[in-house]
Amino acid sequence: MPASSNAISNKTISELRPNIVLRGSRQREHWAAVDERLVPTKPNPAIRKLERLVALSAADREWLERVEAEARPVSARTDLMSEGSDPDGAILILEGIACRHKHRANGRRQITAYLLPGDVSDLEAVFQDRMPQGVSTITPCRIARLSPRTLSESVHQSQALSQAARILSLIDEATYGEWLLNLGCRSGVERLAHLICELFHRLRAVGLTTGNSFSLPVTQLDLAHTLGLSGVHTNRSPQELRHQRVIRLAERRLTILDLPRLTAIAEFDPSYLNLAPGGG
Amino acid sequence: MPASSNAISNKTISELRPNIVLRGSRQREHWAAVDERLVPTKPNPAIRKLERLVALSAADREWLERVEAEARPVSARTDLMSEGSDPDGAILILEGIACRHKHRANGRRQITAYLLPGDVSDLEAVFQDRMPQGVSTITPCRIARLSPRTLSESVHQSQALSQAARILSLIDEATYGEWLLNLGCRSGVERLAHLICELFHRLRAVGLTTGNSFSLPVTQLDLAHTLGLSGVHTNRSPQELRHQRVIRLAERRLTILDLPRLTAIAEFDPSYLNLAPGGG
DNA sequence: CGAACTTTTGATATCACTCAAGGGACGTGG
DNA sequence: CCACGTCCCTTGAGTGATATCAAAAGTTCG
Repeated sequence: MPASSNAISNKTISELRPNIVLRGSRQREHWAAVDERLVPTKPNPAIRKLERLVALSAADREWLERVEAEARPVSARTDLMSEGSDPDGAILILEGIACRHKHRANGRRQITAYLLPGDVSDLEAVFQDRMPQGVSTITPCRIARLSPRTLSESVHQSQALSQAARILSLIDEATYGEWLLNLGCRSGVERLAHLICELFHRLRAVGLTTGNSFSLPVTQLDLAHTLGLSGVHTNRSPQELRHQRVIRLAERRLTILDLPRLTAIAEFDPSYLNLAPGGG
Repeated sequence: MPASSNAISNKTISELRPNIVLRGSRQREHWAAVDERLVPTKPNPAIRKLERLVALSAADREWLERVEAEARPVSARTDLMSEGSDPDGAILILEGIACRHKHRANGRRQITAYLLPGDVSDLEAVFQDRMPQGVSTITPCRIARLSPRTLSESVHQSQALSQAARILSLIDEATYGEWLLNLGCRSGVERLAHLICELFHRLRAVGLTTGNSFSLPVTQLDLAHTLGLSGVHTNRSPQELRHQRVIRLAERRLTILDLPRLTAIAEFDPSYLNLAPGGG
């Protein structure tokens, strides 16, 4: 089918300047409005998450609620911190999806972690003067900034909160290990399966799943930059899982049709996420 | 050249059972005896390392020396902690090289970090009950075990030491980020170049380099498991760097012939290692 | 309807893997 | 002392997975 060519690929633009706020945030505004919408209701997702790890005092809970009240909306594809800059506060995600990432000189980027509602990024790093990684939103988010002062005054004063911070950093470390294993040893399909499992368990822990399905408003290019694959190949991997009836992916919503199978493909063991108390 | 075949490849054995203590530690005993020998002399390498990060008190220094006195030798290819087990103490390396690693069900392994003299592994993780990663020696080592009790009594009581622990964990995190970028975005040669740069800077920081050369007593298979490449390919990558006169690798000793070139290939920026005060 | 972005598909190229074999270094045992 | 085994490094050849290039079709928004 020879055709008139007017569609010019400009993938390279987004590859070379992936985080400058210039891309269609308008288009993505609605993504967050699908289903659970990554918008947890009553319980602050951070409280929900931390309660699995430690016993929060009434004061801790109150503080977290105050923090939430001060959160502000941020549109999609916005830099919250850039690589190499001086940080101006840890980031608590209350709604939406963000990520940590690094860049190569040639513009290629690698996503090194996903930040979901209830996650905090760089609790300790804010005391340094140079962020080794950047943080950007993927979807529109609601976030709270925790200044170094706030952290020393509140988090470091509370037994439970500083204990939680230590555990969170261990979870981060364990997650990095899993991702390294993923990139170093697994095939494209296996990597994708593993990522889906991780996101599923983490989202479920903060009540953002419905049965075996959840909203997944990330582009294939985001996935590619996460899995260390090309964009095209990242298109073909899910297709294989779909044809095998393991997952369904439609309208930016992912449904796991065969969780045991998916878990087996990924060799996924959720224990590194420390979600035990409410894992089911 | 057709020849009588008696040499049978049994790589698979070492791939499938990589950490059970069965392999030629005899042969490797001498590796650690080359040149600087990964055997720092006067200043305890941990003291040396920590002094770059924080101001140690006399008591801190004394404690570190006492710890060193209790260190014991461990032969090559020995498990110090196994994946999934209950830890019985953080590990301080005083001589030799060890690594953290993870395994897949099919036996493939991924090295997730190198532990060099002066490094501590799992300072915080020992308070958990399940190690997400295993730790094994690569060469013969001298190590000290820090029990959870020791840690709460000494490290957590000292301002400087607990500050150092936080910084070390940040460095670990930054290093994981670099490795993810490595595996996700870089070619085989680039990955190797990056690893060499990292090891060079870290070893130099504890005085284990001579000019631009250092002892590198790891097998190509170790490197392969670090870089996410096959053993064969890991053989060809250094060759390329050698032919370009960037490095020299002989007798388990690596010499950097063209550091600027190597740094450029790797896009290496040592700032994530926090070695600034004595980087040169 | 057109612009921008994303997803999908096809065709080709290439990097890295696997299989296979030989060689060197070192230690072991007859 | 020499034959042999083991481990590691090296090389060659063929294959496969993934990247790259190119283009079209579907979405969403203006």
